[in-house]
Amino acid sequence: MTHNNQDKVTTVLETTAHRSQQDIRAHNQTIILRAAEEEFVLQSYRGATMQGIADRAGLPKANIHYYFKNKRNLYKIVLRSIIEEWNDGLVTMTVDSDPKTVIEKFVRTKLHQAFAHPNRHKLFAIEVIGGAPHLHDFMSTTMREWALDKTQVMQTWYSQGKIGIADPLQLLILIWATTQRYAEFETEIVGLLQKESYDEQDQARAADFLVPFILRGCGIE
Amino acid sequence: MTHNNQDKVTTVLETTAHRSQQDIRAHNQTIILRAAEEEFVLQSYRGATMQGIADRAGLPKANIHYYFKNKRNLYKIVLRSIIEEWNDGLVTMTVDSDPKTVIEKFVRTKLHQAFAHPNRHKLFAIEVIGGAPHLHDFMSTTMREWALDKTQVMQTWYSQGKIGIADPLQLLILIWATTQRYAEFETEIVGLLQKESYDEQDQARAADFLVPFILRGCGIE
DNA sequence: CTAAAACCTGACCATTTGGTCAACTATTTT
DNA sequence: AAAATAGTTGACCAAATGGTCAGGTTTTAG
Repeated sequence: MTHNNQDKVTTVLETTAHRSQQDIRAHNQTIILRAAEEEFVLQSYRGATMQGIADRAGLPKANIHYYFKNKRNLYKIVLRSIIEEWNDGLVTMTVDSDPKTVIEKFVRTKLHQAFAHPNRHKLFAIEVIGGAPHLHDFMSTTMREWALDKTQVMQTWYSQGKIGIADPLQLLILIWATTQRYAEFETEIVGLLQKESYDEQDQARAADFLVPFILRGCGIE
Repeated sequence: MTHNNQDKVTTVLETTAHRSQQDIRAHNQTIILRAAEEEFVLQSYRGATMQGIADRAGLPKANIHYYFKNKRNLYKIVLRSIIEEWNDGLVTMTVDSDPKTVIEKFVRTKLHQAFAHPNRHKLFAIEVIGGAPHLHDFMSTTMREWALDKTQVMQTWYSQGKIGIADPLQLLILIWATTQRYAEFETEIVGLLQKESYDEQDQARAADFLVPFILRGCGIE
């Protein structure tokens, strides 16, 4: 890509004669982070260049360094913002919850996140595939505890005869795999659907297939 | 990683006084390709360095260039070798096949491939996630035709009441997602299992869960 | 045994790229 | 209004890296 200052990101703020420094900071950090997310997904860490991010953000390269010390730091901050959203909107499940309701809600939420933020899922996937060098902490603490908690609940459901799954971790892996897939493999799936990109129906189509399929697989209904 | 010639890959061939040039070629190309596969997975295209590949192969960098013109070429050859194996051992399915048998065999084969060649699956995944810049051809021809053929067969099964899946493409996506996941997210899954790496039981554990789950999901049995 | 062909590799080069900095402008504070 | 603080940016640099090549050694062909 050639250095191009023509496609500067413009917002309402830019029309104002004076912008408060707070606004400037918030605005620039936002567009830089968005640009970085894209660049990192498309080129992955080493392939992404600060110049490329700068071009996407419509700012000079030195300005990126002004807001985010260096490349590693910028990458870490992008990753952190992804992780922080990790639990957003996820159901709380206890031994007393209704398995059918909880599983359906869980699948739908995950699917919604996948279609809403494909880039974040792609970046997360690339990290894990490459050995999760920046996510070891998160994976061995937060995530492990979360998974352990959930599998214990499902184990109880199983011993109470509420679901037909004896190995809940496998179920968790399956749900993650099937929902996140629509984000990660967007290119492939969109190609198979003979489209340019997803439309609104595609998320519904996936949900209409996945929810009953998984419930049946769990021996519910 | 520091340049290190200590961990040269040694084989029986190396003890022989004279090695035929054919052997040398075959041997070096093999270890270079294996090294490249690893390096490309771990660092992805731009992050992988020729020096890094050379170190992994235990050869001087210039030797890599002697066998494979340049980095792009080496990458393409690695990708091609992955694609060529794509159909290996996959079932033939026709409208007359027994759905249960075919689906079970398909899942087991895919699972076997995933556990046998995780790096190849990871590399393929990274390509697709990054927009499949080197795979457009393959995806829009070979793969699309393959998928179309399979979904048509399954569509017939559905209209004959043999399976309960009205949207076969979604099923295909699900089977790919769930089987390949064990390769792609090896790091995450191994971590959740509290292990260093997969053992023999893990593939069986996945199969024992997946096969009945998917058959149930398809309304078979 | 000798010439040709294939293989090997240290040294070198051009380009890319992360990062710095000094000089400048705009905003905020006193 | 002027001092201080914050934001902006072109120019520059050192390190990393893909790629080349000449001169070497080993294997093969005649």
